[in-house]
Amino acid sequence: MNLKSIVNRHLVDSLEKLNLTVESFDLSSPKNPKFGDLSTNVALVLAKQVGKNPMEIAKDIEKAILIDNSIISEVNVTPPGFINFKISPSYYQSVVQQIINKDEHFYSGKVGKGKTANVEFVSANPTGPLSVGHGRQAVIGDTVASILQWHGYDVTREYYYNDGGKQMRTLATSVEGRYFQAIGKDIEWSDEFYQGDYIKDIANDILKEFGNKVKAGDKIFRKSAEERIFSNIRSTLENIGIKHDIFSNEKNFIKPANIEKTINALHQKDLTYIEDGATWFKTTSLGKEQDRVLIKSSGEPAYRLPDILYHCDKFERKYDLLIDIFGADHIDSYPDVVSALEALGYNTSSLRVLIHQFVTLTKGGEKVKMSTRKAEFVTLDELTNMVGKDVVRYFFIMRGMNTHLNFNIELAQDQSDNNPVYYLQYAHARICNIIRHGEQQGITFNKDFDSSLLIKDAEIGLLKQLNQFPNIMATALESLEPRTIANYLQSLATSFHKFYTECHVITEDNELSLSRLALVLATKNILSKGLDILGISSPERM
RNA sequence: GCCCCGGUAGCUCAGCUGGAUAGAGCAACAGCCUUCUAAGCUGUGGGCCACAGGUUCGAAUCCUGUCCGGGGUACCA
Repeated sequence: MNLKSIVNRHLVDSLEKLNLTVESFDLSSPKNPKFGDLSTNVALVLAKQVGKNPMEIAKDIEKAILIDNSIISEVNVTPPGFINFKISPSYYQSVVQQIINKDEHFYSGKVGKGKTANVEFVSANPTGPLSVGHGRQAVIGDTVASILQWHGYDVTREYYYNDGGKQMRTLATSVEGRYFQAIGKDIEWSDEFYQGDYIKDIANDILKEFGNKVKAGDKIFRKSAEERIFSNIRSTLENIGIKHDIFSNEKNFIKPANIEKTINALHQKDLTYIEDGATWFKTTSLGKEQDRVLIKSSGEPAYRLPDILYHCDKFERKYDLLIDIFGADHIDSYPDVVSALEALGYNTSSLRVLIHQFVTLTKGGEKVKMSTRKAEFVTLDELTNMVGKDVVRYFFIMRGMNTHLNFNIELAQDQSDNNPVYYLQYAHARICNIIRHGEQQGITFNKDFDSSLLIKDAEIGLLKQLNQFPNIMATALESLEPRTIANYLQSLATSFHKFYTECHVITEDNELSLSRLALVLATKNILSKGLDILGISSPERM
């Protein structure tokens, strides 16, 4: 049971004694330590209801609270009517035992037990290497999935791609053009083609593998391009520790019968009409500015339709929770997809759409426009090679997903020495070093340590941070914002480094050494667990 | 035009489901290694939380408006 709910219970009990009822109030740790460890505004909230001075109410509640010395050591009231609780050190000291004894509370959540979740992310079509922009989505998606797993969800990481459209045809034509150039034919090269050198590489590979007799329009151009690019994408993702469980292709569910069924269903709700040969989705009747095309006059589905069908498919797979990670370019279209799904009778409350803002790249103070077709981008692989997986991952989640991430390329290269990720990893490496040092001195961990010896400020401070971990995970689940964890690990590392400077672990005092060793081990567990969720390694040495 | 995001220390940003004296890193300056890794720690300086109203006992946080910056906005996906 966590600290907050214990104190909360005491508080609610005393409110009952006083015949006071209140809908909601806040109980949280105040910024200023002089107000104790936990603080509540109940009295302030009640003041209006009861029509009394908040200070008086607070005093009444204070008197009514039963003090349980093993947990609450002191209660006091401060103006304008806050009730503050001081938690006794013995509670915090017990945290070490809980962590060392693998108390579940610190290692997993219950919310998702027995439930399934699907996280869809990246979902870039195989037209070129993944860019830095895709990288942000990849890391956010993977980390969100890990957060769900911590809470017990059975998570499927899914990658959706759609290779039926114009982009893929252009890709094939581009490869074909490069192929014929390579065998010396004079080909008219269009600006519309994909410009990157990887197109030439693919063409050269086709030349090597199939010789110079391949005819124009052969399926091999497109097939090779898709295969090679996809395997490249997979290895790019693998380089930053990401593996999808399912790659779903639109071909599996975009079948004429499916399309017809869906269009008919929407038509029955009077949500479609035909104009200029195209089938339109009447989004204006759902409050949007303009209607959107579902099927182009050419008969080809426009992108909203495959998205709708794909989501129907996911809903049919009966996940308890569906999460889509999209870039800001989807901000206009996803509400249409959701509306369509609702119109089709799906309960969209299990769907959460996370929109992240784009990464703006600057190079030499100039903005770099990112276009796959023009090959103007820094690839995710290039970035990973420059700064390493851990830094890439940390960089992408240390800022909130809905802020624009300004990525300065020079800085990223430069940063390798004073990057915040090293601060976290360094804390872990230091702990490992303490453990090694202890072993050399013949001091190793023993279950019979006495945690009541941990009384210095730096020790209690570290214990308080450790105690926060489950709360942080709960917050992360609610917000699905990986940054929450990154910020927490920063402050955990700060508490540890402070402890490290102020308290020697391996000392002549055997008892004390054992207690501190236990504290340090508990810190190691939580730190590496947190880093693990972020997909960042916990080095033993640095 | 419409939509989304942002405006907090010199720089990069935390804090934003309202709480008491607004935080961290970098940069500047001053200290700390004869005992577990100085990629660390301690201290100093630095702020009208863009602006103006509103709600509230209480606003960086919520609401409205204004200004500035970034991005999105096809019968491309």
